[in-house]
Amino acid sequence: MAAPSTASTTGPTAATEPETSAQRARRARIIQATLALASRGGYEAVQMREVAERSEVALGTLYRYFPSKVHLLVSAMAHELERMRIRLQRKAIPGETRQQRVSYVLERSTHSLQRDPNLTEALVRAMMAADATVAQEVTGVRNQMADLIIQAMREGAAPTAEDEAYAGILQDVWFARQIAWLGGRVSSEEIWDDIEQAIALVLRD
Amino acid sequence: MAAPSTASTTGPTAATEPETSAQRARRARIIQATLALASRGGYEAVQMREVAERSEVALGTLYRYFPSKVHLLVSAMAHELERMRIRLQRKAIPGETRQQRVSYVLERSTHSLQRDPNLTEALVRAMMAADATVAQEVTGVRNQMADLIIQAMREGAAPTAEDEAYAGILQDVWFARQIAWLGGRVSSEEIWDDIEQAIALVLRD
DNA sequence: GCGGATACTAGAACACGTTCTCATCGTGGT
DNA sequence: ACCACGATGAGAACGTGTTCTAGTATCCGC
Repeated sequence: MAAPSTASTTGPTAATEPETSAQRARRARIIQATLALASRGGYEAVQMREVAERSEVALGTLYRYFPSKVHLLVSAMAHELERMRIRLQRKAIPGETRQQRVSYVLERSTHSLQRDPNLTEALVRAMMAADATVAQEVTGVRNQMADLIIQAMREGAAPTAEDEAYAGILQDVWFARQIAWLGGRVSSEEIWDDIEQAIALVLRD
Repeated sequence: MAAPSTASTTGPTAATEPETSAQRARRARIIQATLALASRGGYEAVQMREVAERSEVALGTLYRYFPSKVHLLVSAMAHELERMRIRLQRKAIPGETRQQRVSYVLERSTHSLQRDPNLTEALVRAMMAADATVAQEVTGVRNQMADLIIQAMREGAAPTAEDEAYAGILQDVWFARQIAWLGGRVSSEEIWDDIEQAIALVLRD
């Protein structure tokens, strides 16, 4: 399990390509513009020309930093997850049992995302649209989510292989339910019921 | 807007707008062309102009029958699942336990699809890209898959609400693992291991 | 058979992701 | 200070999903 410390949100080549401060600033502006547009109108509102204009870089430069719209949005999701991880780490996870703690973490994360449905739609859609060229970024996001879940299950103790498998399955269900919601087939309340049911089922003793 | 766009293609929910035989033939040609192109080059090879040309209909007509590329591919998936259901129904599902029977059905289905990876990529990608306008078709596909699983669990007896929830979770994992495979993050062998693990976990007694 | 509605054809037109071209800028080595 | 070179800016160009237009064919009630 890779450390999610690669919060740089991108690094197509090397994780530590030396960047000038101007370059770090450009990257940050791009991510911010992306999040703003996604929040306003979802996946389709994140238009590459518009992102470039808002972040004050040329279109070609945008593509140098993020080789596709999907790379861009998956990187933005890594950025958001990192914020969420920091926020969750401020206080201990409440709950007596594994189920309760995992429920708490996933519910917090889910609700935090559902509060901005357009943003969620954009990020989840990108995760699902990712092909092999985005494997590295997608793996980063999945590792971040898995860390959240495993930490809730184990409270810091070393996770077993079984734990990691459980976290994977729960993540699969989580993403699939988001898709069902995007597809207009279930409401956001039903999503949560389904996820909680899956937690109870997977983590029953 | 009174087009035959119910995209019935097949299946129980066919509201069966009356179609002339020429129209049925057009619809069939379109689906066949779609499957052929998908099989040859996956999602990106299914180009609407090419589908129209091969099925000998005008582009506008193609869009009257299937209002988007995603509608088209999801309908094609319903068509393929229907074929699979008929094939599976020919003989009884082997296996002593629920797990064994569900494993059998999902393995058969998965392998049958993995034999044509390009086609699978096209169909799964479309399912994931579906938005609310395709909800009806997607629900049709999910119901077909759920029926397959529930039948394997119950061997014809009436399913309980719990059974349906289990089938939903297994389907979620199934689709999520296909996505992981499309994303180049796991091999097709690993997919199957993961799915079987989920079956064992969800259906343990 | 006739007339009006609906379906179909052929093709142009449009939108947005992506690629390409070329001029300019900034920087590190000499 | 200068040069070489990669990074950036500005914008044209291309491909494919989708929409639109105008003319033609087909069907259905009379």
